[in-house]
Amino acid sequence: MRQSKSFIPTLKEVPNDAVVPSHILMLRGGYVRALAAGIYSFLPLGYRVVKKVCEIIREEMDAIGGQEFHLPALNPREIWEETGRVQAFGDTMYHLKNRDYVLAPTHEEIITFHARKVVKSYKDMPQTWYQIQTKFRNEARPRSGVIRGRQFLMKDSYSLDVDEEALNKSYRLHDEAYRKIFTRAGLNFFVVGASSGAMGGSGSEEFMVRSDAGEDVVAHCEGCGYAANLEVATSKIDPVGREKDSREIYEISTPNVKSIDELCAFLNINERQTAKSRVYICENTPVLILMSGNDEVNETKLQKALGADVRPAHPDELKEITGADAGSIGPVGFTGKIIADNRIKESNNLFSGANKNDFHIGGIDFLRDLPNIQYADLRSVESGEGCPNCGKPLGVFTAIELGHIFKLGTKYSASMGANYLTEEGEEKPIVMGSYGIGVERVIACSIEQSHDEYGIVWHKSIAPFQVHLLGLNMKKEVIVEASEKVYKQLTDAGLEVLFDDREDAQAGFKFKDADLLGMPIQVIIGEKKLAENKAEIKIRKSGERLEVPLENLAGTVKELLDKI
RNA sequence: CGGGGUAUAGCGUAGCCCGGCUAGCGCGCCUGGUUUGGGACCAGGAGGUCGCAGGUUCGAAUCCUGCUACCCCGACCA
Repeated sequence: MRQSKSFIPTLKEVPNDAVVPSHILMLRGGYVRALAAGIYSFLPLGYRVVKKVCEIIREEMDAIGGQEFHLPALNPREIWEETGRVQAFGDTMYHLKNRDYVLAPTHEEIITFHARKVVKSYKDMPQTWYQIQTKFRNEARPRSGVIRGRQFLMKDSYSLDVDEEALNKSYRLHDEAYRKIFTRAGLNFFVVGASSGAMGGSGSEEFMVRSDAGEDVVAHCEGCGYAANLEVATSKIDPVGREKDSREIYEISTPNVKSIDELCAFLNINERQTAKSRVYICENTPVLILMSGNDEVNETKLQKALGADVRPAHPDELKEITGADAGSIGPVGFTGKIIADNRIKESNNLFSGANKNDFHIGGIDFLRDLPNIQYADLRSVESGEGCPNCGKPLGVFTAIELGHIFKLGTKYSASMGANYLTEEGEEKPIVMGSYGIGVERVIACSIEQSHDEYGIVWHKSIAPFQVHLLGLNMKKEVIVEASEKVYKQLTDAGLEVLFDDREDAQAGFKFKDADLLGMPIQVIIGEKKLAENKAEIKIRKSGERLEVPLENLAGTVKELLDKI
């Protein structure tokens, strides 16, 4: 494609409202433009990337027997009423004003609608149906460019099976296909086994990419691949344990000592010798939580331990419940429920608040002094702690969810009456799975993972073009002639080439644009090298430069492409 | 939805506190010329309802009120 005739509006400066690298670079490179918050147009170059990603997805989905559909985005609301999801989605679902339609945020209902009409026998299964299509969600807060939009492209597939065992097979096939897809796209991803969540069903995995632009916090082990959402992640840490002799309880005057750090400094003790108290309200009843030192309470874990929602107590409630303000609260004398983190299970000689402002208590023995105490895993894993599987240090960081696979079970088939007849003539609901990939996220993650201060560094599999051919001075006849020849040679060899044939752009300008746009290979035709019948090749990723004879340039480029 | 921020030419911005503007600058754009290996130079030129609507004032980009849009943090997230 000739750049002189292409619409590639690159930007030298960073647009005011972009902050994450992928967003900045997509805008600067002329890949996308915003239409409104969370709504983006893909420009020609960007759409080429979209098509590349979709093609990889298609190939791998087809390879596991997937059949591509094209389903409507406009759906009658009543179909969504059948599963109660109009209410479940709430404000996230778009409703039309002048007809009783909704814009589909996903397609379980539509798939189930078709399945119940035609999939009537065990002989009709298994089926894997997929589509790559725009989804609409009225996100409360779109952000990070294309990463969280109100309208986005999603590949979603649905498996239809006769029973759990068959579902497991479909699920495994998707798991493998997803790994292939993300690997082919050049992504450095990892897989988090998640709880099934609001989708229902019995199992799910999330495919994640590490990124500062991510919205999920995960703990990940490079060593063995262990990965878990921070909400459920665990680690190997040393318990505080017990000292040989328990001291007596004693009260200490600790004026103006509020935090654990201040307490440690005041008493010249280690934070592991302290028990931090936090008060939560659970079903209108106060619960005292004890953590070791500065360990943070993980509210998700706490809710799981209590089996109900919690909220931190307000400051005025603290005083009423404990008789003290935050900073002086402790378990001794507390009459309500007490739960301590496993790290300080059955410990002794600990310091904590005295439930009296400006006083703390020392010598607390959980076994002796707190007969009704319970224990649970309540702390959030921190970076560097041991992996629960292999003991190597865990990394805790944010990540972007690229894909999610679910075992749905019969949630939708049962509520919508999508039943089939078994070999024995028994009527049963179809057992379903649901598998999604965020197409734009694949692109954004790729950029998040692969860029430098100059621009994007595309992985060859999803780059809009494999080669960026730069004719440096297109006012010189020799350069024009030579670069036209090279353009022909490369395209004839089946390479995808973006040819910077612009007459009015200077060399430096073209170099900057090429680095920004990020094609894996740059072929540079300049006067000096041309005198020796050579072109220069720059590998975008490494910055490496090679001088290559014009004859069989295409062959050399192909070899290089194979290597990177 | 709560908190914070921003809105001036296609992009990036100055001016706003302390009203006096005929709104300044860089990039980009147009014309002509020079240049040509890392976002060139010279000369000339076009381009603005200062987000919108009210108000205060002799006078508003600037002060006040309301609204809208966008960004960030949080809540939420099949």
